Amino acid sequence: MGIKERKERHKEDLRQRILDAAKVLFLKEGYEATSIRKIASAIEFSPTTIYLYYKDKNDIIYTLQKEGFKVLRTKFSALTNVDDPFERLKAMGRTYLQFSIENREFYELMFIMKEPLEYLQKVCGIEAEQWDDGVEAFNFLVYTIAECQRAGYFKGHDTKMFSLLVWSTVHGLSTLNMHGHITHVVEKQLIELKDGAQILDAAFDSYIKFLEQIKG
Amino acid sequence: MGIKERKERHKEDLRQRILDAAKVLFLKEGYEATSIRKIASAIEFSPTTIYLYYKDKNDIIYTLQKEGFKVLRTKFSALTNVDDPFERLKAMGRTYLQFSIENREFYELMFIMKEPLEYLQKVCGIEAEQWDDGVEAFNFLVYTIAECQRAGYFKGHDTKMFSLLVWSTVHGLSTLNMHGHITHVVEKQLIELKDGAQILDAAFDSYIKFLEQIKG
DNA sequence: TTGTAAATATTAACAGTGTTAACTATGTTT
DNA sequence: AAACATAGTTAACACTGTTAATATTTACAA
Repeated sequence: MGIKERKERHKEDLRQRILDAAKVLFLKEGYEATSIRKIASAIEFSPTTIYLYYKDKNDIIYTLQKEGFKVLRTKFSALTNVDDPFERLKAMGRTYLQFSIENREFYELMFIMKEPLEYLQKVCGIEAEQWDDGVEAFNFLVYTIAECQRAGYFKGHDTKMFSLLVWSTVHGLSTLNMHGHITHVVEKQLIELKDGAQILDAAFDSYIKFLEQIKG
Repeated sequence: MGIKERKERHKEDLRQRILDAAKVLFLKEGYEATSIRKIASAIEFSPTTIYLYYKDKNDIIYTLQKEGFKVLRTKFSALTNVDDPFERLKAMGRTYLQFSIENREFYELMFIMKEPLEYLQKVCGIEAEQWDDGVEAFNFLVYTIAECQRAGYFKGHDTKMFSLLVWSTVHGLSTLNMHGHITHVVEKQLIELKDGAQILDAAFDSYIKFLEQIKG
C-alpha cells in the first residue's frame, strides 16, 4: 500500500530523504535504534534500497557526523566578531558545552563513537573532509589562545599544547556531564550545589576564573 | 561433545567462570562482540544457562564495571604513601592516564558506555556499590587537592569544584586520546610532535607545569 | 512504437543478536 | 518409590546488518 502510494510522488533526492529519516531516528533514539529497516520504513522503501545510496550503515552515520561538525563550526564562526580574545575564549567554551547538551547525539557521533571513525579509516584513509570542519574549529581555538597570550594570558605556555589542554577540559566536562557522572557526584553530596544544569555552568565559571588567573 | 565432557568436571563457581569468559571476550573484542552465545560457547554451556546466573547481558557488563572501579581504586590507594600532595596529584594523574591506556575497555565501561549505567538505574536505583569505589577515588582526589591548597597551591578555589575540573581535564585527555583525536591532531600537523604515545605525556607535563604555576 | 539495455527497487535469505517459554534430565527429600 | 526442586537444554521470537538473485521501471536506439 504505502509502497504504491509513494510511487507517484517525487523520487529524487532520495539520498537526502534517507539521510533525513536517519537523522530524525538517530537524534531521537540514538545509534543502535537507528536500524536500516526503520529508516526504510520511514521513507516507505525496501531496506535494501538504502544500500543503493549508501555503502552501509556507517556510511550514513558518517555523513551525519559531517553535518555535526558543520553545525559546530558554524556556531563557532559566529563568534569571530567577539574582539576581546579572552571573552571569545569564554564564549567558545560556553558554545561547546551548550552544543554538547543540545546536540547530545551529534556530539557522541563526533567525538566519542568509534563507528564513524572506523568507517573513515577504512574508506577514506586519513584525508577526510568532515574533519576539515573539526580542524578548523581547533585552529580557531589555537588562534584565540595565541591572541590571549598576546594580551598577557597563559604566558610561557606552548600555544598549541595549551589549546589541547583547554579542549581536554571542556571536552572532559561535556562527557562527564553527558554520561551522568557530574550529576552523580552532586547526588552523592560530594559537591554541594543546585541542580545538574547549573553545576556545569558553575564548573565552567570556576574554570574561567582559574584561567583568568594565569596572567604573566 | 563438549557438553558431555565437562559434565564430570566441577560445575561450581559457574557464575565466576561466566564472568571470566565474558571478561576475556570483552577485553579482547569489546562490548558488541561479547555475545551471550560466545560466552556460552567459551565455557561450553548452552546460551540460556547464563540467564540462570545473570539477569541479562548488562548484568554481566555491570559486574565487570565493578571490577574496573576496584582496579582503579587499588592503583590509587598505592599512592597514599606519597607524602607530598602535589607529587601525589601528579602520580594520580599519570596513573589515571595509564589506566585508560592499559585498560581501555574497562575505562569505556566505567566512564563512557551507557549500558551499565542504564542497568544500574533500572535495577539498583541510585544506591549502588560499585560506585563506592569511584566515589572513594574522587574523594581521594578532593583530599589531595585540599592538601595541595594547604601547601599553597590553587589558593582561593573551591576545593571540590577544582577537583572536578582536574578530573575533567585528565578524563578529557584520556578520552580524546582513546578515540584517536589527539593522534589525529598530531597527524594533521596541528601540533608538531613525536608519536602518539609521547604526546599524551607531553600534554600531561604541560598540564602539570600549568597547575604548578597556580600558587598563591 | 517497439526492443533492449541500464538503472532502480524488491523479495528471500544468511548469519548473527538478546531473550523467553517450554521441556528434560538430575539429584534430594519425603 | 513418589514428589519435588534444581540445572541445563532445545526451540522459538523478534530483531539486527548485509548480500544475491530477481523483478520492475526507465531511457534510449532502431
